[in-house]
Amino acid sequence: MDRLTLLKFQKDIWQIARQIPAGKVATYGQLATLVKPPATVAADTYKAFAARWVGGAMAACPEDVPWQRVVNSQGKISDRPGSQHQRQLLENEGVVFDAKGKIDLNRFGWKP
DNA sequence: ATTATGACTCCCA
DNA sequence: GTGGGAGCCATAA
Repeated sequence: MDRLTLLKFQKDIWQIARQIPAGKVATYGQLATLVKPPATVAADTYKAFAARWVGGAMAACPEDVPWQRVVNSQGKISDRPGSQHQRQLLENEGVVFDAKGKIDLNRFGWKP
């Protein structure tokens, strides 16, 4: 996976992420299935690691990407510095967290 | 060149 | 439903 391919991959991720409406969330794995896997990556490899690459893309995303609407497969916000802010942003958009800090993906999950 | 680490997911206890 | 380990890529040190 060369630098250029990775860059294009990130760009695809961001494009998808920008389509998530306010008040809805998508998972890393979901974004991974929506974008076109790079031809240089084997299918099983992609399946196993795409989510991490999505995470990397989120870490480097531009200002106009709603990164806060991307959560992990359990519907929880990934534990990291700033996650508190992320939760607040989502609550402002109407997303509801349960007592365990989890989002009901059946209600708030984004369906493209 | 080698090592450690990660905004994850799957599978099995 | 929760918790811990494996998976095996890319990046930073």
